[in-house]
Amino acid sequence: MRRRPGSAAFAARLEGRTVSGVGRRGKYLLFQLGGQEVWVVHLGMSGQLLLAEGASDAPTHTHLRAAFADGLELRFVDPRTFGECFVSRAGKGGLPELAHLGFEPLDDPESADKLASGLARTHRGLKVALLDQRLVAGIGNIYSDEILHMAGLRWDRPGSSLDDAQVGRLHRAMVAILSAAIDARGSTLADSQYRDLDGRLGGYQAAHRVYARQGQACGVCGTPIERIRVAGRSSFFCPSCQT
DNA sequence: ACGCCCGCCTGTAAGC
DNA sequence: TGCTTACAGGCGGGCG
Repeated sequence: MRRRPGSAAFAARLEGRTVSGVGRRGKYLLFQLGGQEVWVVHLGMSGQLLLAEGASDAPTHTHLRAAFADGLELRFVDPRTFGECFVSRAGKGGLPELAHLGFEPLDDPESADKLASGLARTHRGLKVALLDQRLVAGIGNIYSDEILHMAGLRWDRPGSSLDDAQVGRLHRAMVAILSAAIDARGSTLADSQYRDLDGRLGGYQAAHRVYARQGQACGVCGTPIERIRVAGRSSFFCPSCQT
């Protein structure tokens, strides 16, 4: 792994262990190893976790092959090497590497209150706020745009400028978009990089309302979708029905 | 503390 | 056809 080098030490912490459970926190995938130890995977921009027969050929850019006792093999494939794998031990506050993460948008029963209070104390734009993993964990460039469109809110609206009804709309849109995207098994873009564990393509890209749809008609009002750069990221929005 | 830019990498597509 | 440039689901560091 590029960011946390030391493959021998990493392998030694995995060898012989049993995965007793799997989980997720934000964009980090978690494999429970017992004894408070956790194998953590982040896919970055181009990472894949693929389950395959151990005897089969591994694709190029396979950085890790974890062989299981039943003959299957879990592979971490990542051409751009922006992803990472590491083993860490949870302390009282959980894993130290994940301590910066904000609330879980779907799992935290207080997510609506936490979104409201987080937005109330920032004048930053809504898109930057949604992308900030310290406020809310797990939202990236696609779903921030999708959420803001469903909520009818512009990317540059200061967080503190929202009234209660608008915060409520934003929270409901966040839950709805993320839930629908998960149900559709994620968004696979033109490069087909994103795959699930079995190598299948996601399906939510067909439902994208604005992402990569510049020039096409907004599904709500028919106005052409615009593309701009926000904080260095391509961003898509409807200039008419997002206010 | 925040906003902004850059670098980290490889692959692909578009432009000349 | 081939070379160059821009851009891509993320994140963290440095600077003003």
